Amino acid sequence: MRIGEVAAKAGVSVRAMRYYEQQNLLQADCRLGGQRHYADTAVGRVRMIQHLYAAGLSSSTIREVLPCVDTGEVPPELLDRLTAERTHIDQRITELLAVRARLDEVIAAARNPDPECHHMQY
Amino acid sequence: MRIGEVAAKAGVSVRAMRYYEQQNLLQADCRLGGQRHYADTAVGRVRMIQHLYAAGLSSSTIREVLPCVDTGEVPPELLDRLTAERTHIDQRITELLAVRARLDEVIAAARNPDPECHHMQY
DNA sequence: CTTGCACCTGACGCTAACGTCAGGTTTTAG
DNA sequence: CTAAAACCTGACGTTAGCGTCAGGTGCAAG
Repeated sequence: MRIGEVAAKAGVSVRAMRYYEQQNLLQADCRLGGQRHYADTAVGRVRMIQHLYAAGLSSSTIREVLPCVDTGEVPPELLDRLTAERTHIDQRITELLAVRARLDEVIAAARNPDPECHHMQY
Repeated sequence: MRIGEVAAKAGVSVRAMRYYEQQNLLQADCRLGGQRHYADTAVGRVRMIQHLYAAGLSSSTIREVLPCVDTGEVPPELLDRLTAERTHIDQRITELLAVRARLDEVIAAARNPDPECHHMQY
């Protein structure tokens, strides 16, 4: 597969894939006439990269994490980093849940206008 | 209170507060000799703004949402927007949960090296 | 052969949420 | 009164994850 096909299947832009390569998150299997060629597994890998980005991880963090996800081998020095990242994600989840609850209150109030509503002080 | 005190109590920079004002998220109660003065409630408001930013909302979205949180009154046209935003947040939560679970697998594997481990294909 | 599409490598543009510096004013402490 | 803080208004810098354009190449079809 060439880059366009992989990009389409994974739902990203060609530009994004070249960017991932620059960031050392992804390598083409080979180059034929200057053009990148990929195995089928690349599609899944690109999707995984997207998920990690969506989770708020930076390129450099993803660069560290990906090999572990691939091989299952985790150098112990990375364990702390991963645990820290997990904690960070946990915090973001908690914040998101709080904001969602907030939004739900507002939405509920909008649907069911309550004249005696006692609004919270933030 | 002047800007520095509010910023310190809310845990943000002075620059950030001036930025919030530019974005119409926050107004000073008055100006004395060109300097901004705030009521105590400003601290909570700034924290709320931070939470919304942390939830991934943009300045313009926050600008729409904040008055509703304040007053509890929601113009019906905003309801769709809020619901959409809620859906979006839901998606991000789901993604974060997935990534966290992924991280947990890797961490568990690292702590408990399993020679017969069958790694998932992403 | 040539048309046309997909691909290539730079390289500059963009947005958001501030950081930071310059140059000047106001408030506060001694 | 005076010097140090704290504040003010621009305005330019920064970072990340791409978008997009320019100018040139490779591959399949007619």
